[in-house]
Order: sequence, then C-alpha cells, then structure tokens
Amino acid sequence: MKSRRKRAAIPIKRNADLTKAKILQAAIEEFGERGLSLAKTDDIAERCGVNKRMIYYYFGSKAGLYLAALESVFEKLVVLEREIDVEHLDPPAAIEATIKLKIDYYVENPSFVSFISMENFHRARHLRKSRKLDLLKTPLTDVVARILKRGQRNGQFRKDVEPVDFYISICALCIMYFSNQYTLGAIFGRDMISPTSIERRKRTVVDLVLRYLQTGNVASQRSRRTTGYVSLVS
Amino acid sequence: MKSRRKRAAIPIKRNADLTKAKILQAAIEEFGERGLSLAKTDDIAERCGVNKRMIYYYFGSKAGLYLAALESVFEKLVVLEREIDVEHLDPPAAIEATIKLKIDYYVENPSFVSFISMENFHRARHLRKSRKLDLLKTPLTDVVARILKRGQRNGQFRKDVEPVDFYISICALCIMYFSNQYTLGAIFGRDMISPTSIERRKRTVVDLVLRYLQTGNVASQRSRRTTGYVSLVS
Amino acid sequence: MKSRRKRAAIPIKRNADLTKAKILQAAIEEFGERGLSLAKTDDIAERCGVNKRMIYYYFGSKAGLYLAALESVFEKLVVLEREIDVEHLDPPAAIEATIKLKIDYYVENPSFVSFISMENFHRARHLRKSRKLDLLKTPLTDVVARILKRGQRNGQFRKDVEPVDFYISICALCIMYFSNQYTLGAIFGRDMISPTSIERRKRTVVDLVLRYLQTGNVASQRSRRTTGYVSLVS
Amino acid sequence: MKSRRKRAAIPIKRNADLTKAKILQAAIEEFGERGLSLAKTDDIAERCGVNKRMIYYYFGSKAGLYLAALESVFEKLVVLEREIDVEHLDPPAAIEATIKLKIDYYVENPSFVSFISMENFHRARHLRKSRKLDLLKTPLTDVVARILKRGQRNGQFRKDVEPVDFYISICALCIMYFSNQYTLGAIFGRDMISPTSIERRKRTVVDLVLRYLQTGNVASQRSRRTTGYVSLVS
DNA sequence: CATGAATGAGTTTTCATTCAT
DNA sequence: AATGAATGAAAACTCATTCAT
Repeated sequence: MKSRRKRAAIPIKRNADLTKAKILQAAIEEFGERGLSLAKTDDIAERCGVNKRMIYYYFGSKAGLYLAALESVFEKLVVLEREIDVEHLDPPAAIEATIKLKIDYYVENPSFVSFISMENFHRARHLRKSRKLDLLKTPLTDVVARILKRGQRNGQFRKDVEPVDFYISICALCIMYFSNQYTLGAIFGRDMISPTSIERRKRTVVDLVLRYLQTGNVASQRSRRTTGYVSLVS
Repeated sequence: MKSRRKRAAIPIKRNADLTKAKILQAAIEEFGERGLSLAKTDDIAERCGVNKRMIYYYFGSKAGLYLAALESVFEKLVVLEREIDVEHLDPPAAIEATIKLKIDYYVENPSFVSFISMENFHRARHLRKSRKLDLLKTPLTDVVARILKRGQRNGQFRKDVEPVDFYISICALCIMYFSNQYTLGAIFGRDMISPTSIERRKRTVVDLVLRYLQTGNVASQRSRRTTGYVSLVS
Repeated sequence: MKSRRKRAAIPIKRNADLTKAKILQAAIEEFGERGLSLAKTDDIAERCGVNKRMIYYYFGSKAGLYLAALESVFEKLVVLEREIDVEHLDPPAAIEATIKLKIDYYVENPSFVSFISMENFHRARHLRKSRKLDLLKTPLTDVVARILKRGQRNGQFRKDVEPVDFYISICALCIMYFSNQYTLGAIFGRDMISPTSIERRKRTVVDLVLRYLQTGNVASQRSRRTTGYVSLVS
Repeated sequence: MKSRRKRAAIPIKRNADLTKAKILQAAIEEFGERGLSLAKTDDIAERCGVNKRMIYYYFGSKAGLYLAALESVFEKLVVLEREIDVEHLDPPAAIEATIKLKIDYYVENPSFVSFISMENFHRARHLRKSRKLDLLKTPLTDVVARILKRGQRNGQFRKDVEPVDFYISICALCIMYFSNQYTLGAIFGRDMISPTSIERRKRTVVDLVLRYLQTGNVASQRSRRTTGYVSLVS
C-alpha cells in the first residue's frame, strides 16, 4: 500500500509490507500453537526475526495482532469456498467438494482450527469485535445454502432440511475430527492425521451427509420419547 | 455445606475432605470458564472461600489441580453412559438414548466441553499423563460399539460401518454444537442453547445418525473424484 | 487492624501494617521528589526495603499507591489545622497562627507541596477520585472562615471579604513561595528556605493579610480602568 | 501555512524556519498540557504535522526542545512587562496595571503557568542551564522595583517594603490562582477561570497589594509570638 | 530537508509458589 | 489444618532515539 521504492535497486532492507506480513504469519503460527494467553510477543518477534517493537508499531497490541491473525485465517477459508463452482456442479458433487475442501483446509491450516477453539473459549469476544468478519459471515453459509436449494429443486435432496442446522452438521463432522484430534488420538491410540485416516474421514462424512439428504428414506424417528432414557433437558 | 463431623470422632478428616471437594469444584468451574492459563489460583481460592495455600497442600500445584479436575469431569460422563441399558433397548432407541444423554450432559456440564477443548489445545498433554483415564478409555466407545453390533446382527443396521469412525461422528455431531456455540452464535446471530435450539439439535443428530445406519440406502458415492474440485491432500 | 499476634514474643518479621506504612512513606517521598510519571515502583520498593510485589499487594497499582500517598499528606495537614484553637484566640492571632502553621507544614513536608503541584498538572484527576478527600474539603476552609466571621462580628475585620477568595489568597501567599522556590531561587539567587528567609516570609504574609482585614482603610481602587494598560480579558 | 517561498530565492530556508516554528509551538502546548515526562515526541510531531526526525534535526533532543519552549514562553512575558509605562503612570495605577497584565498573561498562556510548575518540579534544572534566561532575570523584578521606588519617594507607599519579597507576594497572589486552579476547583467546586471569577480575582489582588503599600496603617504585629501556636520552624 | 521503519533499554504488572506462624 | 504475607521470575508495553532512503 505504501512505501513504494523509487528505484527497485537495492535488495530491500526496510520493507513495511514484508515486515508486517512476516509478523502476521508468525503470529498465526504462535497463537495457533500456544493460544492467546500463552503466546509470547517475544517469541513471535523471534520467530520472524523482527524487532518486538514492530508488533506494536504495526498492530498496536498483542490483542490487535491476535485479531489480525484471526481475520486472516477466516478470510482465506472464505475465499477458497467461494471458488467452488456451485452453479455447474451436480448438487451431490458440490456437497462433496465442499466437505473435502473444508477438510483439506483444516489439514493444511491447523492454526485455523486452533483459532476456532480459542474464540469459543473467549466466548467469541474478538470475533464479535471484528469489522472484517462481519463481511465474511454471509458467504460462509451461503455456498452450502445455495447447493442445498438447487438439490431440493432438482428433487435430488429432501425438502425438510433447515440450511443453518444442516451447515452446522457439516462443519461439526469436518472440524471436530481436527479440533479434537489429540484427545481422540489419546483415547483411540491412533494417528488421526495420517493420509489414510484423513481419506477415510472424508468418505465417512460425505456418506453421512449425502444419505441424510437423500429423498425417500424410511422414517426412523418413531421411537422418540419411548426409550428408557429420559432427557434431562426440557 | 453439609456433612459437618457426623460423630465428632473424625472431625479433622471430614473437614479436610470437604475443603478438598470445594477446591475441586471451584477448579472445575474456573478452569472451565477461563482455561488453564487464564485461571488464577487466587480466584479459585476465593471462589470456594479456602486459603490459597490449601491448593498446594491438597493438589501440589496448579497443574495437579487441573489434572484432578479433568479426571473428575470425564469420570462423571463415563459413569452416566454406562447406565444406558444397551442390552434391552431396541438398537435405534439405544443410539437415540446415547445421543440425548451426551447432549444433555454437555448442556449441564459446560465445563466438560471446555476441558475437552483445552486438552486438545494442549495436545492432550495432561490427559495422557493421567492414570485414571486409562480406565475410562474403553468404556467410552464400548457402549456405542455394542449397540452397533447388536443392530448389525439384527439386520437393522448396515454392516459396513466402522465403530470408531462412527463413534467419532456421533461425538462430533453432539459436542461441536456446544464447543463452538459462541462462534456459531456470533456468526448466525442465534442463541444456541435455548431449550428449543437444543431440542432441534437433538432431532437433527438422531435423524442424521439413524439414516446413516439404515440398510438398503441408495449408494451416493459414485461421483467421488469426478467433481471439479481436486483434493489437496494425498 | 488485622494480624494480631497471639503472643508478642518474637521480633516481628511479618507485619502487614508496618510493611504498608513503610511503602506509603517511601511513596510520599519518591512521588514528591520525582512526580507520578518519573517515580519508579522499583525505587520505591528499594527505598523501603520491601519486595516490589507488595506495592501491588497492598495498593493495587502504582496509581493506587499515588492516591494513598496523596490522601495521606492532605489528611495530615487537615488534622493539624483543626488543632488551632479558633474559639479562644484573638482573631488576628488566630489568622497569624494559621499562616504560620501552613508555612511550617510546607517547610517540613515538601512532599505536600509537590503533590499539590502534581495534582494540578493532572487536572486534579486523582484528587477528584478520592473518597477520603471529599471528607477533608470542608475542614480545609472551615477554620479560616470561622476566624473571619468572629473577627467581623468583633468589628476587628472589615465586612466585605469573601471567605473563599480570602482563603485562596492566604494559601497563595503561603504556598507559592515553596512550590516555586527553585525558579525564585534561580532568578533571585537566594536560598529561599533558610530559617531567616522563612521567618521574613512569615512576617510579610501575616502583615499583608492583617492589613487587608483591617477596618477603616482608605479606598485605593478609584483608579480602576483608568490605567494606561487595557485588560485583555473580558 | 503562509510565507511559502516569497521569491523562489531562499525557499529552503523559509520552509525550515516554518517547520522549526511549528515544532516549537506544538512543544509549548504539549509540554504545557502533559509535562516533560508525559509529553511524547510522537505526539508533538503529529500535532504539528512534521516528521518526528525533525525534532532531532532542529533541537537535538527532547530535552533540547523543552528548553527552547521554556525560553520562549518566558521571553514573551518579559517583553510584555517592559511595555508598561512605569514612568508616566501614577504608582498605584502602575501596580494595578502590572497585576492585571500578569493575570491576563496567565489566562491566555496556560502553558507559561505549566512551565513554571514544571521547572519547580525539576528544581529549575533546565532554567539554570539556559543562557537566554540570564538576560531575562533582571527585567522581571525591575519593573515592580521601579514602581515601588517612585511610590515611596512620592510618599504614596510605605517605606519598609522589601522589593524582592514584595515582588514574590504579587506573583504568588497572581499565579497561584492559575497554577492551582484544578485543585482549587475540585475543592471549592467552582470554575476558576470564568471571566467573572477572573475579574474578582484581579480586584482582590489589587486591593490586597495596594492596602499593603498604604502609609499610615495601624500596626497589627504586636501579637506575634503570643498566640497559642508555637512555630515548629526555627 | 524530509520521512517511515527500526531499535533497545526500561517499567509496570502479573502470578504461581513458598514462608512463618 | 489453616492462613496472610512475601517472593522472584516473567511478560506486555512504552518511548526516545537512530537508520536508510
């Protein structure tokens, strides 16, 4: 944005954009690994070889840097999801593409998964403050909602599926595997992120979701309220 | 609160147990609300009206207290799940009961959900250290695995369902709604834990899971690898 | 207040009241010498041989300590002024006693003078926050107002003297000599606080003030607005 | 703002003078409002829209800038006081003019008042370093001393008034009202710098001072050392 | 002359843990 | 068993000053 060099002669020593980007990247990693409170500004600075002072120069505070990092990882996912060719793919194929894209993003961006967990721990305090993220809210569900509508008009998908609830289910099936990989790994003694495991996970999620959307399924809910277990909530 | 030296015989001991229990309860709440790094020993002590030194007396350190709290919330869930009458319920009803029990437990024990998230953030470092939790591992999946097997023998459930993968899906659908309630709430502008929302969630999860288990479904996986989207992983 | 020792046996090592008092005293000196922003908590701690952490333990923050110090020096002056025997002294003698008491207090408590200056620099931000100081406001002018009234009823003092304005004049004549001692010293090349200088100052102030209060003076204000100088204000 | 290279001949120089002047003005305001230690070079630069580096270019350091600002405000007052027509005004009118001029200057130059307070806080460290201020010392008292002498020769003023002590009293009565306006305002709950308050203040000071100078007053000092109060000093 | 980027030393504050009674 | 006081090691943040262009 600023700092245009008059003649791109000398190998850059002072480059605001670069410095800022380096800090941001280091922050995404550090916050993703340690969390907001345990991440150290010292470590972030050291990680990217930049003077610690620069964090305050460019981002104002540790919290400001955290917010920038949060926005950054969200933005990247939204941009990716928008690239899915919703209008031309067969709806089931579009659902499948979405699921795979999400899972791939989580695999490659473990920091994103961490940020989601962190924000929930902080009761979305930072997320709610973000102006940028306001702009990203709609696109997030939009893609899935549009696929769903096309499939329903086609007659490929059942009609009684609420988009938000459905979207949450997809997210749950995709992300929880990653956000909980360590407890799951500890309990089942498995490596959750080996390529094989990931591949199986994708298949299961796609299978689960597409079966759910299928028309003409036998009802299975007759038994509600007749189980021996009595719900404790309302 | 109660149990104040019943027979004057072992007064000190009983008081000690009470103090210890009060600290543990306060710790579950404090860690659940703030997380390991942001929870303060001062606050825990104040919350239960006990001198801070007692935390060290009974639990050795902040980390020791955290581990005790972690074990405590896990234990409670396992005990509850064991009470489901797997052998006598119709398998679909048993699945439904399990799902509802889990969701109810999460509703009433937000600390449990927090501990799960925390442990994942810490890469299950504490969980793996726990002796007690070794004993709790098997029971966790065991219940679902047994239900699944009975349903498959019955012919009610399809055969090609891998128990662990299936168990993870159930957990994902149940817990992610709670562990991510604040980001979801912020994005969708909804109150996720109103009784109505919870009730709908239960229905969706049961529906999703039971449809998945149904025999005789049309295959839906033909299209894999034919979407415009190419997986980035493996 | 707290920390009663059961048997006043051992020479006190741990004494909350003493520690707190030592910190307060050191703070009064340090703030008085260096000002709020230049005073270092490190130095305060070192000055009184107490662990720095104790400042936060007892006073919450550097600002909290500053406020406590501010309140302390004010309180001491008010207590002293209250001891003047307003009702039994001849009004002129009471005025004289007040002036001398103030000057003596400033001589012995240079920190008080500093705090007044500081607070003005901070636009009385801290003073206005203080609950304690609310209680000290009235007594401050009260003493002089009562003397004035008695003298006026006696016929010793003229009637057209507004108490607050008069009180401010006394304060100005007393305190400015000290609050500005260094610039005055630099300009006049004098030692302002030698006993001789102080003694002369007292005499001048008493003289100025008592002449002002005298009845039967020739008016001297006829010439207002007739000077060559035109006021720039209003 | 104006004076932008009048003849293209000496453009750089004029611009330099302007930049320097802008910095100086901003410094006077910033130091006056916040004090030496709380004033930030960043803020000064921003206030006048000049690059921070220029402060160092023109004034060497923050302290250098402070000294320049200090000298500047002193100089302005001295110039003004010199303009009073001591020789042709009636001595009481000249005293009155001086008082009003001082008060008006304080009203319009709150920074001057701040600098006086600051310098005292710093024990006149910077003032004493100044070469320029040596030249300003004499003129400051000179005006009042000359008025006093004329009045005494006239027989209008009493003889036993020491010029320096008298000058300090005038200054005290004039400046303390402003240098302490915030604490006074907080204590008396008044707006000290409303035109009405200022006007009354002027009258009080003139009254006090002229009565003090009057010949033929009744002595009022008989009672010294006979009050109940015993001086603590000397 | 002018500017944005960079630096390092210093300062307040936090907090788990231990001491002494 | 229980308690209030004390400690020291970190960590976020500030700011005057200098660099490189």
